[in-house]
Amino acid sequence: MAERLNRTFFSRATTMVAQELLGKRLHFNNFSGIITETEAYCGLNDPASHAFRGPTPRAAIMFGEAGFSYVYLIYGMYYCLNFVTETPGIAGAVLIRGLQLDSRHLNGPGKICRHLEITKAHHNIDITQSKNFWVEAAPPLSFIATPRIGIKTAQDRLWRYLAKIS
DNA sequence: ACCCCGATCGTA
DNA sequence: ACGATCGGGGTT
Repeated sequence: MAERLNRTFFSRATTMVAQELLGKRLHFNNFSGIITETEAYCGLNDPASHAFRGPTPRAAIMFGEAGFSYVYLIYGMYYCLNFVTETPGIAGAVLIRGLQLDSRHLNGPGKICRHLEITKAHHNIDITQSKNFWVEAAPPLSFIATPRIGIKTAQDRLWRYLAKIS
């Protein structure tokens, strides 16, 4: 069985985890695909983050232990998948925005969750332990950094990462 | 209890 | 570029 990303991998700076998740294979139930696009969301000093206002009921998980899934509903109709980063007490999460399946490329967090059928039922799962939800280890890739999508603040922070196709 | 808006998507 | 769509987060 292939090596999986462990707690140590996720318990680091959010931007670094977001960068290094590129090129890794995400396994979820019967699906698997290569992560091609991510975004870093930090805590109290990131106005675009759900954790900006502190550990509210929704954002508390971002202050918790790394390596857990954070799934939330957006626009009343789409789910978005994140993985918690940093050490307990420090908020952080990486949004998964692009996934290359064998058959097709899923661009956009809503499309990924819709296709894989990821819902609130898959929130708060320890992906360093789960049998059907994990990420496979692989070497880092080179990447491009851009502003994050769909937010109005902090456009000066280049925290969206795209795997560079060479 | 309630108001408002969003880490989106599809079509134009 | 813009409208659909609506659950629930944050505040009252």
